[in-house]
Amino acid sequence: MAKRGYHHGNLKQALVDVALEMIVEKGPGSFSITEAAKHLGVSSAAPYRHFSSKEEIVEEAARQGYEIFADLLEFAADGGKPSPLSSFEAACKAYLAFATRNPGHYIAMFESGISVNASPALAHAARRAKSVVEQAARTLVAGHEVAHIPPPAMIGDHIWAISHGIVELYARGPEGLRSQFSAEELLETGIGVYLRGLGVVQPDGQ
Amino acid sequence: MAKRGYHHGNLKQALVDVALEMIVEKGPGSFSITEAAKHLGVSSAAPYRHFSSKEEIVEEAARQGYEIFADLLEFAADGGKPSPLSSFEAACKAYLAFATRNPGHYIAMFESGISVNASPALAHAARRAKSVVEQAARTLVAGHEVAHIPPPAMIGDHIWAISHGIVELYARGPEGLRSQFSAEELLETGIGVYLRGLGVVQPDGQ
DNA sequence: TGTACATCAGTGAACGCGCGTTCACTGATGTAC
DNA sequence: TGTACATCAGTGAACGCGCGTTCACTGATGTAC
Repeated sequence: MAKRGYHHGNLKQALVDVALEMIVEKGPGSFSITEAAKHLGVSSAAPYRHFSSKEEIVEEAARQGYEIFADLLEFAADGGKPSPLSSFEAACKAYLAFATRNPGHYIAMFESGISVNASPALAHAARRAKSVVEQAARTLVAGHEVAHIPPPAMIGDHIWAISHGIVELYARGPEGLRSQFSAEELLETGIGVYLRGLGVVQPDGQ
Repeated sequence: MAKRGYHHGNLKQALVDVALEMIVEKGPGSFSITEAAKHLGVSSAAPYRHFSSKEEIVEEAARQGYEIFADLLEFAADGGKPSPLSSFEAACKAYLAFATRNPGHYIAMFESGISVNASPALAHAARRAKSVVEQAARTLVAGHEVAHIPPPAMIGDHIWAISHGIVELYARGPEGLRSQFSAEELLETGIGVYLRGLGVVQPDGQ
């Protein structure tokens, strides 16, 4: 929000922000340009100065989400420091933390039905996030060349899937299906079992 | 579909079926009673003889989905036969198979935003599905009382999360994020690593 | 077997609503000279 | 520094549309006697 008056001054980002709020409150489908404009005290035609359709706003929200997400993952993984293992675990936790702290972005990215190929910028941001996880996996297994360890790209996919599944089912999903365990607990233990399975931590814990 | 004329004969189930189709084609939010009625050659008021709202139709679709899903899991797990391990692995594969073969049900269950507590019948069906997985986990670890194995309920949750994450991200999710590996490959290898981590299969494979 | 009647499962017209989007417009801003 | 003017970012009225839902109604069905 900036100066008000005839010119809003910051309408483009304000639309994205209000879209994020609405998406959290009432689901990805129920966001409407009409309501967003009303909420911002602006005519319903004004958004069309900045976006050519409703979808474009959600796509921009998703793009910003992937950028934040990738930054967060990079910060957490910290290039393999202090150790590849702790770096890897921090990246996993970052997934859950992101979903919790940025529910609007999370929904726009994963539950709104947008295609990640909708724009080059969106596709690029998504690939960047994915590559951070893959890189963390690569660093993790670098010292452990054992025959049955899957390729790093697959380990990255597994980690992403476990994290995503836990978030969807036990942090955000259908309530009655929720677990007796917290999402944090499930993620930490689940990743622990997986890492033992890879052979990068010892069977008797750490 | 049955006899036609003034009385449709089977409108209730026909509405659920057409809802499933529409949900697959155009997303969970875009299913409409008006369009469904038109598609079935019935007035738009007719559905209200069988359901009191749009949500109720989606809930019924989800309920039927959970019933089918639970049956499929039970059939796959087959009470621990021929071995606890093969039974467990079959249940995991059943998750992916269900999502692939019943996309409409899957979406109604997990992506439509309905609450699993919307009706007792729905909640019951969902709990039944969940308990099959948990039981398979229980049987699996029964002979392996090692200190760091998580409780069976948690193993069940992990398995569900891994399967769900793989389905959402790599079988159904945002296309550009898809993996170079197939969902089947990812699931099989991922579950394999997890099971090694539990210590129920040997580190050198089977 | 025939008939009266209750019940069930449809009709079709209508409602008000919010939606996305368009249009010709105008006020505000910033820049060239 | 002052002014003319291009450009930008809004307005507000209007559009057609499909939506969920309601209403009084009626045709079809099945059952008691």
